[in-house]
Amino acid sequence: MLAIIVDKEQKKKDIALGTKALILQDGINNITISQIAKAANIGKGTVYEYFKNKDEIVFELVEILMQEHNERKEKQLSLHVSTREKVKSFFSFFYADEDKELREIYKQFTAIALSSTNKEMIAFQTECYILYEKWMENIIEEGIAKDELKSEAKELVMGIFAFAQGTFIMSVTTSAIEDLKQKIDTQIDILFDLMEK
Amino acid sequence: MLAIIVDKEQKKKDIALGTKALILQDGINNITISQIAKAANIGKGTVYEYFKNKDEIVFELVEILMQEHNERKEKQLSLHVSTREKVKSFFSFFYADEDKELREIYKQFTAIALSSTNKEMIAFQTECYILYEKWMENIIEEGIAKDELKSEAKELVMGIFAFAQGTFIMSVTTSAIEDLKQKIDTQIDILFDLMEK
DNA sequence: ATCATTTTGACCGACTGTCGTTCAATTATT
DNA sequence: AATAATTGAACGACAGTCGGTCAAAATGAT
Repeated sequence: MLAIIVDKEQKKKDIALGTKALILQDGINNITISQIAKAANIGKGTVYEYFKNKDEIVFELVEILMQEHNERKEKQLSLHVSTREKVKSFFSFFYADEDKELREIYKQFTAIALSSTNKEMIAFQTECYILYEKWMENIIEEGIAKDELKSEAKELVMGIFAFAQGTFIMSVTTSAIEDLKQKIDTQIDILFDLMEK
Repeated sequence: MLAIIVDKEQKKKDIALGTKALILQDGINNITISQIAKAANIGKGTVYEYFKNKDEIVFELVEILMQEHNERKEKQLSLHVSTREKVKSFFSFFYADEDKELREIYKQFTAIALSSTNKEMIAFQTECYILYEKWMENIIEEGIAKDELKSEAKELVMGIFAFAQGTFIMSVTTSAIEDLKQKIDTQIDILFDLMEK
């Protein structure tokens, strides 16, 4: 019973990870199921034992990579002391080299999610937003508790997170943004100058 | 020489607008070229005289609707007096009923743009960002000139605009956000409380 | 001016190739 | 023997192509 279920989940992950390189290189829209099957060393039909369609593979992949990322990031955040540095670290996802792959996958996933009505995808997006908003909330509240920040700062959590989302979309849809790290840091610095006591 | 001379640009617009209802209702991914041709009262082959592929139709549509929107919005903005109200008016795109159709089309366009390498699409996105950032910049600078805002506010223009983008993405990809107008207004109010002298 | 001829662009839908998806047959596992 | 997993051949849908038709406009002859 359980053993089989675990195996299925694991195999699903294996297939997704097996096609990661291909998806990163060409984008899910530019590769075929046959290519995917070949990359994962399985038959074409087997793909459909584990995924309802192509898009689901990207979904699985983003879930895997996101989880890994979150674990890494959680540790990373705890290393910083000042609230400002924590926020900056939080935003490093948008430019850090180590997150390059996840950014590309997340970009492709966003494109899919925007034109899909899949309940689970929407639920996943919602979960992510809630998680990150919670993180941000904790960071800001800690700053307020340490008397670093004004109490109004707490209300800006949603705004700060929306800023993050928007920055991401802008950075991946245009070539207009150079030196993203610099720009993000400036925004955080100015905002903190306003929020700090 | 030329035989029948049709205004190609105009016809392109006519076709795009002729399929607007269909695209709004079912989404570009769920309709066929044949349906599009039928909706626009032309033959299937003719579609390809004006568009390279399906996605280009959404692109044309977003360009048309965006231009109309910008003209409307520019007038709207000039009606407001206070900087805060202007910013709020700027953001009303994300929840106003009159912009509902454009939001849906823009959502579909974003999905396309995220997985496309089409130069013109990227250029269009960039243009939009630049235009809106400029609007925001003018609003904020006016506020500073009127001595309503601290001078640091100017540096936050990019951040405010990124916030707008992110808010949009979050609102269209999840069901998590209720009462969007309320939430946006709160963010603006808190931020202005910090930015005002 | 009138008419015949030629040229050209607009338009079209049958056709083709591709590819996502299904399914009956086969192989592996318990 | 029964059940589960795997497979690739076959299917069907559809995007995009292409050869051909048509009517308007240009040209030219009378």
